[in-house]
Amino acid sequence: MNYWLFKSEPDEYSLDDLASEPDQTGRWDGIRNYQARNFLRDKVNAGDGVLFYHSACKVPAVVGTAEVMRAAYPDPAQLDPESPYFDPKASDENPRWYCVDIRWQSQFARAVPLAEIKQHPALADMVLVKQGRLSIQPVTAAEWSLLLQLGTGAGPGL
DNA sequence: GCCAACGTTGGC
DNA sequence: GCCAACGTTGGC
Repeated sequence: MNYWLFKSEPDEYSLDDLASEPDQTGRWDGIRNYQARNFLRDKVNAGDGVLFYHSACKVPAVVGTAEVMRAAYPDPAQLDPESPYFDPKASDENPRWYCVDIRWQSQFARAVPLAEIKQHPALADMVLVKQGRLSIQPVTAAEWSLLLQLGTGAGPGL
């Protein structure tokens, strides 16, 4: 059982968008970065926990959680010429990109902003803090439970 | 909208 | 395989 942080721009796909999918389950596709792809393809398993993070918005923050329902399979968008995620170098036999299915699990009572995560001594080593641009990243069990705690409504100082 | 950090591309 | 040029991410 592993923990992850998935980034999404809420204008593109928010936690609410996931919640309104049929069965509250959506495909996490469009990942076109090799480091993120490798995590997805090799490490993300069904049952893993996901911190849902909103990026490129007014208050970047962890806003809730999701659960991985299906481990990696080839991202269909790479073969669709109409898709913005189309990749001419990918094929059925040799897919380059992968996606997973995740299901909405919870919305935090209080979103935990990046600014607060950066300030928190116990969260200073998060990949989110150290490597700003990675859209799929591992989270430790300790970071996971602390984030959940902060998200239940306890303030930063508590 | 700016810009720093980082990733990717392509010439050589 | 190096590296310059360019593109993208994402915080501020």
